[in-house]
Amino acid sequence: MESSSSANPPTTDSKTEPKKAKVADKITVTEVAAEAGVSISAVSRAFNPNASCSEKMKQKVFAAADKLDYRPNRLARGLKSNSSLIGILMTDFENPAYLSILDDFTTAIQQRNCHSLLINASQQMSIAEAVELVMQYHVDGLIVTSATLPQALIDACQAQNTPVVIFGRHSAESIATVVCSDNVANGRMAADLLLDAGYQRPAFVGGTVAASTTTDRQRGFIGRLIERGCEHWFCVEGGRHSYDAGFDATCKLFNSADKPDSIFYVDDIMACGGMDAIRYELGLRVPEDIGVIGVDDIRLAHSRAYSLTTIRQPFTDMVNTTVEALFEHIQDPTLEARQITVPCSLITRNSTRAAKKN
Amino acid sequence: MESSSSANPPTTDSKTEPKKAKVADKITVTEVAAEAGVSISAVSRAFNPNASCSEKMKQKVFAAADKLDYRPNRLARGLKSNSSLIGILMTDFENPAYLSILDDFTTAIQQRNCHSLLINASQQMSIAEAVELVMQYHVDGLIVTSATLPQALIDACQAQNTPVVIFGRHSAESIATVVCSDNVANGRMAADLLLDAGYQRPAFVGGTVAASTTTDRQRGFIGRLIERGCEHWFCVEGGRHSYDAGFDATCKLFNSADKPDSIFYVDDIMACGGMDAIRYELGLRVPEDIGVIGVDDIRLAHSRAYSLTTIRQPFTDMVNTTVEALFEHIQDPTLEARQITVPCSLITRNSTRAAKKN
DNA sequence: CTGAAAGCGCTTACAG
DNA sequence: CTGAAAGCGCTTACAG
Repeated sequence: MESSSSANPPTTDSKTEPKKAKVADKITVTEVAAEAGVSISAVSRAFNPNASCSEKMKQKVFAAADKLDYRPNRLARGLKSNSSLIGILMTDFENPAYLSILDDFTTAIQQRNCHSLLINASQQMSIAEAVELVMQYHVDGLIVTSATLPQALIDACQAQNTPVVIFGRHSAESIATVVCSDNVANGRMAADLLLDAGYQRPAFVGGTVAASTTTDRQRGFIGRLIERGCEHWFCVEGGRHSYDAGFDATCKLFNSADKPDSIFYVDDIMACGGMDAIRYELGLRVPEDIGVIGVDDIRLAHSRAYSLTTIRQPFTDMVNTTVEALFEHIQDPTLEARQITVPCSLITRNSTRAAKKN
Repeated sequence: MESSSSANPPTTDSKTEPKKAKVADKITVTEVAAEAGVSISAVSRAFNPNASCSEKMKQKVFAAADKLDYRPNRLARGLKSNSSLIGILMTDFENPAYLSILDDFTTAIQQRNCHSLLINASQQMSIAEAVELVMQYHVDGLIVTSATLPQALIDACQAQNTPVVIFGRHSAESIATVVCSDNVANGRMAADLLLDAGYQRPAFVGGTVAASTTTDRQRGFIGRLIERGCEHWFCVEGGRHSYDAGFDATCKLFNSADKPDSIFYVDDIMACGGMDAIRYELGLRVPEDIGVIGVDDIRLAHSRAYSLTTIRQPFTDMVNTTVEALFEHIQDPTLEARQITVPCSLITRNSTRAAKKN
């Protein structure tokens, strides 16, 4: 008998001696089940919203879990059910717009009790590697904010039934759900604003080559210029989406004898770089000599130093719509891909002349 | 015998009939092992760098894996070995510096074949919730870039032996490894520059209340002013790290009869907001009327619109050092916490007057 | 509603 | 170097 193994009567000393340093790690369902005096299945169910479990059982389990400081292991959970991980593929780390976009994305994802695996596809990492990654972690869904669409990635996801939603890009060839603004319309809006203000020799400055944002906005812009009888226009590509790219492209634009009198930049950060080139490098005035309009409405656009006329993309709404759509696809894998277009609005500030009365 | 089961002689037709749609999903070690004709242990070893496995075996396994388009499941792997997930805790989504910092972090982490779980602790999410998260995904390590140090999180990580490295903040109370610049020295540097240029009534504009960056830079700055006999100085706090916070704090500073003649901002984005307040709201000239200096050297600091004198933090180096240190801690859990201080350099641009000859 | 048992896809001592 | 087997921590039919 156990009680006879001790020659001395129990004292308080024997009770207060350290319990083998109480190795706190490795609290799993097993420990919680033991503590609560229930089965491990019951513990699992208590932590699973849509599993049948009595209130009384939950009480017992949670009490034990709290006492033991238990946290379910998401990795183990992900093995049978979903990982609660959402992949965010990003390439545009130079455009400050993406910092607030990322803020919005992570917030929306966390509100749904999921978490963000941020994949940087801007540098060394090839799309093929990104595919590996997303697949290996069995993300529940993928958000693509890449400037150029990684079709291989999207195909791979769909082959594995991983829903993907594309943010901010049009995609005719892809069968994934897309949330973006009508970039052709945005281009037309810019053309109208410049022409209405009396500018006569507009230029377009693009970003990433072959990105749909650049091609669509350019198409809308130039198309509308021609429609309204403006035959004298310019085009140049910055290649990237940064202040410096905008600055350099602008200098290039003014490098020939034939110069523009207004510029539509594919985004605000390039427009800021461009404005500085115009004002400080070329010594011209904005908006008197040169009118400037961008797209996005980043924080800097309403700074006093730039006060940039721009076409506002409602990023927070777009992000929420994107996340919403992604979770719908996760819930119902049979849902068909759709194209969600959000409306943009013109924000007139001081980088363009006021429209002429007609 | 199988061949007798068919009444008709085999034709090409029977060979080309669809193989039950070839359900491609669920390729696991088992399938690869079968295809390669080896054990599943062998497959596992082939994919594990530090496991003994012959070249010949690897060839066989990889051939089979390629054929089947197999990808190891990181979630399952994480159950026994490490998750290859690194948590990045971030709060500062208004300061553009953090976009390039994030670019650098994700790049460095991906180069080490790990991936980034981005945790947004800026809004609704309490530190307690962040703790849950990090623990639940069993991240191999955690990087904290939070303005104020979430001591509870750090304690929780250490209780579970999860290494954590703190980026950009000093921390006397914490026992975690820290990578930051010498913020007190930075404050002194700013004070010297302003005094040397002949400014006599310097002000300090802080950011997040109680953040070590603000308190340390302020301490160094004011301390040095006093040391050099400057008795007339000002202090104000912006509360956040944004253009608008800098703008508003500056207006407040000039709201009384007693006004400063130069301002040291806790970071560049606030300095930009401040410069615009000075130039466009208050109608004063920079640097003639008011000298301005910031910290960070963000992209905007060297724009022509701001041309901001600043104290450059070598972010890319700091990030790489942080990731390096984190992986050292992961490799060797017995490693002691250390404080790594990186040197900053003064970048003189046009927002301050040139130093007076003495 | 609850428990026993099998299984998720991998890794890792343990023998050979 | 290789294979059989146990185990990582959870979930989920299947009975009761």
